[in-house]
Order: sequence, then structure tokens, then C-alpha cells
Amino acid sequence: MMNSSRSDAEIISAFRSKGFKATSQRIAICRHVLCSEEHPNAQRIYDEVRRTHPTVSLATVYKTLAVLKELNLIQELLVKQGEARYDPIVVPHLNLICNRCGVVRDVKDGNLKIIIENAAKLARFSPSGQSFIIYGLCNICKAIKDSARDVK
Amino acid sequence: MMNSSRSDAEIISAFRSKGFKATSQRIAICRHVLCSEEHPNAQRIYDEVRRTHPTVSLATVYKTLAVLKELNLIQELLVKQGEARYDPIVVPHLNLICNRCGVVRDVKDGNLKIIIENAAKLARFSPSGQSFIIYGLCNICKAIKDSARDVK
DNA sequence: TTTATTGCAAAGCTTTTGCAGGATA
DNA sequence: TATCCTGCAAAAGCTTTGCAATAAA
Repeated sequence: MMNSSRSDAEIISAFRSKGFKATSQRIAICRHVLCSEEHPNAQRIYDEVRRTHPTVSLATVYKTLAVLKELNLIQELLVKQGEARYDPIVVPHLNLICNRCGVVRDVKDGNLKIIIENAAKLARFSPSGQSFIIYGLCNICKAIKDSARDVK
Repeated sequence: MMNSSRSDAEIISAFRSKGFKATSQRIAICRHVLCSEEHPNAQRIYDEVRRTHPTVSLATVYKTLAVLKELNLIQELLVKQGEARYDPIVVPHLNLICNRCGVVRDVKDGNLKIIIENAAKLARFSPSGQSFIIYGLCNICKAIKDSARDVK
């Protein structure tokens, strides 16, 4: 299993190492984003964090996500128009996204690192991040779709 | 060079094959999107198409892009928040995007097809499309950035 | 002639911004 | 204590939608 859980201490020093302050809002947001496998969007993070920090604002969530991107602790996944989701796994990997239910699954592939290096060399490009998305249907939604077709 | 130019006749039959009408606006939009290597966004396509079709609307551009996606003639690239760009190459490939100047370059890689198949098999997923983006700096912007650093 | 499409304007949404009050180091 | 951060509300920006007029088949 790919896992990116981090302790509060690690999170706090990550913030401070680049001059950011480790506020309670930021730590709470990190707990949800960095330890989650559900690839939440900003609204979802906001809803979750409000359960423990009722006064937190959506603006703070967005600002914190920007900091986490800068610290390279999360990868932004632009899943579709107007929907950014966040993945705590920042090493090259595949994100399989179901067009029907929206579930996002991480899949490792050891070849991706070399593929990126080769492309960068060929194009004389200096890579700093990536987003590898495969769109389609998860097995559950595929089954639902197939059975719906049989009914017709 | 990767090339996806298509004749008007091909475009017209692609529309009609699925019951869409081949209007002059749609054909003009296709000429710009399907024969371009610049990965334009909707506004850019609108600006270009208006040179020959001054009355075309941005809404029509968006509606046509949705049809082209449905026909699998273009791939939508969600480059960053609020910026969708369009690529006429729909087979799996890499898009190298410069964070500084925004240029998008296509790079082929024959391994991607198998990588997608393997991930799909492992996750029991039915793939229908993909978007493989590498973010970073193109060689020109890298050089500019390096020289700016030297000055300091 | 029927049906789909256009173009306009308004609405919708996510995300960003400005700023006064407040927390952190 | 100086600086950064929060939360609010407004603004911004891209995209979508509703509808009457128009064009395609």
C-alpha cells in the first residue's frame, strides 16, 4: 500500500523549514490531506476540518493547499473542469479516475521515473512535477453500466 | 513529428456519424484545434476562429469542444486551475508543460500503452482516456532562470 | 419540415484577493 | 514585538445554461 502519513512534528518542521508558521488550522488541514487516500477536493477538506475547527474558512483551506504544493507535500490533480483534488503521494504514479463515481485510485509503476527522465532529456526539459491520470470506469461502475445496458 | 491534421471531409463525416450537424462554425473550430500544435485554450480558439467567423460566440466554442471530446477527436489538458487546453493527439503520450511560459510539448513514448494496460488490469479498471502531464521548465525558460540567479 | 445549433446574456462554481483583527515565533 | 496568518466578503475568471432565432439534413 502506498502511504504518506506524517506526524504532526514532521508537518510542523516542514512548515517552519521554509519560514511558514505552523498554525492549528494548517496542522488540522494537513491531518486530513496527508493521511487521506480519498483524494479530497478543497470543499471536502473544508467540511472535514470544520468538524474539529468550526471557524476555519474555505479561504484558509485554499491558502494552506497552496503552501503544501510549494512544500511539495501534495500533488494537485486537475480531475475535471473546476475540480482540483489533492494527493499526498508526490512520487510519479498513476491516478485512475472513475468518470462515473469519481473515485481516484493510486497505482505504482516503477517505469514512470525513467519515462519522465527520457522525455525530459529528449525535449531538453527540467521536470519538477507530474500528473498522470487515466480516465475510465472502476470495476463497480463498469458492472453497473453493463447491467444497465442488458436491460435495454 | 506527431501530426493529427484532418481534412474537412473527415471532420464532416465524424460529426455526422454520431448524429451531430456539421455547421460552418464547427468546421472552422476544428480547423484550428485539430491542425494546431500550440494546445490552445477556448479563448484562444475563439480569437482565432473569429478572424474568419466574426459572429461566432465563445459558447459555441465550448459546445463544439464538448462534442469533439465526445467524438474522441481531442484530449482535454487541465494544465492548471481554470485553464483547459486542447490537444488533437489522443493516443497516450506525454505533455511537457513549462510553468513559466506555458508552452506545451508532446512527446511520444511507446511504453505508455502497456503501462496503462497493466495498471488497468491490476486495478480492474476500464480505461477510456488519459492525460500525462510533466510540469517543469522548458530549456529556454530554464536558461533565463539560471542567468537571473547568477545576477543576484 | 423537423431537429439540432447558434449567439446572447445571465447564472454557476471554484478559486483568488484585500484587509482588519488575531495568532505565532 | 514584528511578522505572518486567519476569516470574511467581495471579486475574478472560466465554463455552463436557457432560450428565441436560425441553419442543417
